[in-house]
Amino acid sequence: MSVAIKAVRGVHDILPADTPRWQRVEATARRVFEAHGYHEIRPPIFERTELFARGIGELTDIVQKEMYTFEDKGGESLTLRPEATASVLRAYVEHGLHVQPKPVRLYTIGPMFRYERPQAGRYRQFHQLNLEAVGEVHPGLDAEVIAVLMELFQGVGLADRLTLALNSIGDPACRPAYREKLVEYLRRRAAELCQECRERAERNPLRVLDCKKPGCQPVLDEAPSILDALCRECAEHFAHVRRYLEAMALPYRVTPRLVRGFDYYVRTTFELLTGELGAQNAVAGGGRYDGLVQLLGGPPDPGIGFAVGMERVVLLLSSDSNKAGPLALLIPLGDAALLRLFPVAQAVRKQGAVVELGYGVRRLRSELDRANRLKVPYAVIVGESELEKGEALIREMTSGAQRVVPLSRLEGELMTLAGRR
RNA sequence: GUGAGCGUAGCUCAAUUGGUUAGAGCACUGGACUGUGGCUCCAGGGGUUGAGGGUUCAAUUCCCUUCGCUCACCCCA
Repeated sequence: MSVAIKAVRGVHDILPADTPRWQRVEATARRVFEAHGYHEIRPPIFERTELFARGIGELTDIVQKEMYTFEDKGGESLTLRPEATASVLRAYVEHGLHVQPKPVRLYTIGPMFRYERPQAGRYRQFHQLNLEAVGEVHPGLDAEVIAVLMELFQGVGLADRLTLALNSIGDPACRPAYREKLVEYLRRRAAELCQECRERAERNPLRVLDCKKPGCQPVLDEAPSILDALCRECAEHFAHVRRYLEAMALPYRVTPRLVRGFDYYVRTTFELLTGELGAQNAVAGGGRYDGLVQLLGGPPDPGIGFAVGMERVVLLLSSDSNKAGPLALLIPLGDAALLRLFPVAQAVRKQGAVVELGYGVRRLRSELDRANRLKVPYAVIVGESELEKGEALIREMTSGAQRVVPLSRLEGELMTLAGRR
């Protein structure tokens, strides 16, 4: 025997025991998204490396060390997408979707790839639901997008186990000034910060704010808040978003220290948080990205969107989903009976009933045993004597009651039973 | 990339200070029971003990390397 090949590190098979949960989440997402006027788009899962470098930001961790980048045979540098927004917006620009009435509402579902050490709720290939609304600056759109997100989680029954964290991180008009103020503050209290925060204070000061080390907390608690430093436009935008959310009775928690990992975010940012997933507490995250479309070579269209981590959602969902098994096991005894039952099985399957067909080689006892373990409600027995008389036995498994039906009417009988289920 | 813990059958786990042929339950297949299931009993298939090397008369057990898993850091969905 040769050595078995195993799956690559950080990726995983989604087995039949789990796929019902995945399907439930996907179906709910499609229903909710479509109900709000969003349409599916399916971009490729790899792109020119430059798209992500430009879109996500050269200096982000994702671009610097987490991308699956390779050269194709033509010598071009390609990258498996680490996130979907850049691809969706690239397609938006490339195919002129911006000529449609704004906002343009899009969503996509699929795998993402990041080269990270796997951990609870974190994988190298993982799956996201992505929703994007492009071409509108009005804060009503921010509220709409967040409302769609919340409705999705109400739909899968997780809304009350999650909290919505909301923040505004300003825009190019006000963030630089805040950044200066923050750096100044962090320098002043550098002695009280951990080594890493001290280094980051120079490189990427905003990220210092979400350091989880207890030692840093007091310093960060007293740090100047971005919300006090917003320019008038950003402050008004944020106030409106909050008012709309309140009008829809959507609870949220203002979290001035919420910072996100992509450079492109401006103004509104948000995350859906859980305490049930260890260190991976974000189930979904998103924000506004005015300026990104232009950065990617398109028109100056603003936009906002979010990503939902499917693995994390599925982990929160109980595995109670009991899939419906087959309606019946058809048991032929001998090849002649199998020849007679094959077309019947195909006919009812074509009409949507799920039946399993034996091959006529096992004993009746074993087949009934199998029917029992398959948990089918009915078994259909056709042996030599039935075949001679043109009959079939329909056995009701829980009671053991059997009745005789003509073989010619078996298909109809099965469909009646299927309808009753 | 850093750190810690763990790798024995498809699954959950045993195996004495290092000691003979690595076991059990569940699951799977068959039989007891010529064509009537759930219970019971019996049997069978399935393991390079993650891989490679070392110490030893002898390694699942001790040591090294490596791979993988898990958790945390980091980062994020």
